[in-house]
Amino acid sequence: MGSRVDIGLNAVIVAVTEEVPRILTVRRAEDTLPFGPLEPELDRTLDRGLRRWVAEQTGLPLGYVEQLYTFGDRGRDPAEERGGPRAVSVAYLALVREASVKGEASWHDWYEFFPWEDWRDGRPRVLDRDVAPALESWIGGAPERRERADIVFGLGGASWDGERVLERYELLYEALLVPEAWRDRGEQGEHCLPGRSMALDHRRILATALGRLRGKIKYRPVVFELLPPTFTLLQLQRVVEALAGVRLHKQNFRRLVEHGGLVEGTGQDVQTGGRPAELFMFRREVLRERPAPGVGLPGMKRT
Amino acid sequence: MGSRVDIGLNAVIVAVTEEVPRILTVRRAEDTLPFGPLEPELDRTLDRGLRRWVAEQTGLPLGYVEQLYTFGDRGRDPAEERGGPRAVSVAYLALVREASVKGEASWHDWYEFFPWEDWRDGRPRVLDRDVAPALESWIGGAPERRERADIVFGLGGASWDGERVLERYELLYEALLVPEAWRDRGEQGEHCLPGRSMALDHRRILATALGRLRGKIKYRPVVFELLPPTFTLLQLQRVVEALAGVRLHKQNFRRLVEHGGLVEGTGQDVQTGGRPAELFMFRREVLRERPAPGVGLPGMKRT
DNA sequence: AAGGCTAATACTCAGCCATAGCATAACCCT
DNA sequence: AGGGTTATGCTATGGCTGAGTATTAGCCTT
Repeated sequence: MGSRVDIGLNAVIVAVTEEVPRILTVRRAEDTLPFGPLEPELDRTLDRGLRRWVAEQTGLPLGYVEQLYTFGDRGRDPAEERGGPRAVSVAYLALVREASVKGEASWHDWYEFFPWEDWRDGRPRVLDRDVAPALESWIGGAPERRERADIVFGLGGASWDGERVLERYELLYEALLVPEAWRDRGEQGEHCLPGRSMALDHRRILATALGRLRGKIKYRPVVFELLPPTFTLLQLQRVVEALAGVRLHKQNFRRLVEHGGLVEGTGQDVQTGGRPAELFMFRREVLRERPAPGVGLPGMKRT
Repeated sequence: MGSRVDIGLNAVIVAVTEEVPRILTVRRAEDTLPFGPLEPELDRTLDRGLRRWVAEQTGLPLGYVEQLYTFGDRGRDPAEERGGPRAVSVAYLALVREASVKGEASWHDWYEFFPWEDWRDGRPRVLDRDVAPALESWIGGAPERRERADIVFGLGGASWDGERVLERYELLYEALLVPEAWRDRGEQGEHCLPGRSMALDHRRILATALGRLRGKIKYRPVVFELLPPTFTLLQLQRVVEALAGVRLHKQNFRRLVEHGGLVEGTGQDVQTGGRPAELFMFRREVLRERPAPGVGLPGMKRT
């Protein structure tokens, strides 16, 4: 069969509290995603291995878990260059209701890592102030570079696609606009954009996770994994907005999820600061009724 | 870092000719997906490794390649049980324009492996004749089994979701309705459904690929990877239908792809058996204009 | 050469849904 | 009592979908 390599598991663990999407990181020399080995003797499946060491390291029991992508480029880990084995790692996305964690783990707003991804208060300043000019000089005069930049960053009349998180990060990496790009070349960083960097290729993994999650909420009811069993419609909306990075029209959102049969009222009310809101819960039956139940975002009519 | 395991690469190589979607298999004791090792010394990235040995083994140069999933359950390969190392394999989906292949490789209609997935001539016979009764006896009286069967096979009023190919195969595996399930338990198969089986977990990988591809054509213009540079609209429609496994309304399909800016006419005509058809080509600019250009399938309005 | 066959292309119409804005209800506070 | 805040209800509009009808342009058969 194949050749012997080192295989590891990475987890992007996401929670949303107070309208802030957060991810769990471990603080080493740099911010690091939780990482653990696959123990072939111990773990019958990859995701069981993941759950095992996440629980051991952070005390967090994972609920929803989904495989993201397998990263195996040479040079992911500088230890390889020094003669270590090839490091392949399988990255997972996990959704949890935020809880306290033990050890060196801590939660971080994931828009700290991707400031240009949060459009909830309108077009992020950093785009026109930093990203666009920096890209302009990367483009030089090359039309294929311009086209690519326009498409992934929605410049020059192209529209912004919230799911292209990874493409954006990879473009910035190629354009030497993130510290990781310089670090991987063994040089001092210059002209980097704002945004927290991470160890190894972990910010790339994080970008993969964000993009995937943004896509997924549209057609699978995964948001509910991040919410308590009962919630108000505004709470639900805020979580969706936090993930999608855009604001939604309240009345339409409400109609969409109710009319779509995604939730059902419990009859109970709760204080909110204004008129009391009804508490809702997820309707599992929707999985039977609709082929692709999701929350729906604007501009999603597909064409 | 992680522990030493064997890592391999699997390829689901898809082409569509004559309205038949085909995949490339290698004939060993059983039908097998093309498989090769990752050579850590040789291959800088996983997909380069894939391209290298696919070209070596079959003479086929791959164009579009996409990572599918990483399979790492214990017991995937019986060799493990005999003390071999844990076998993890990264599966890829590749789209090609069909060409002749060398070696022991050959093309097979992928609906031979999943007869219940082809709805182009209406609801497949095998569903009501074989699948439904067999599932009925698996269900026994368990309501959670009934719900799951209803959802994934669109029974009992639930609607059929073309993308749930993997869920369907996994259900059949659990219900001991495919030969692989018996083989993996070391027993003689009984009461299995029609449909060609494959070595190891390769039919599971194939199901993953089909489901993923069916999803992808809806929002990314990947179909064009399977078509010659110029094509008629009916050719395009036939390829989409072959993948999606359903028939589409011709006029609406035409309106969708033209009006959506996905293709542009070349001005040239070609003989077709009826009125000559115009040749079209893919419009790359659409990537700039629309966030999620895909061909669109019926019942896709999302809600 | 006429008529039939096939496939391509054009046009229409009803229904549904997404977007967006307006209006009202229920609770808090001062 | 009145203003602020949030929840919830309703409606107009435009666009797209799904389905059907009509017309055109070649080929083939008789």
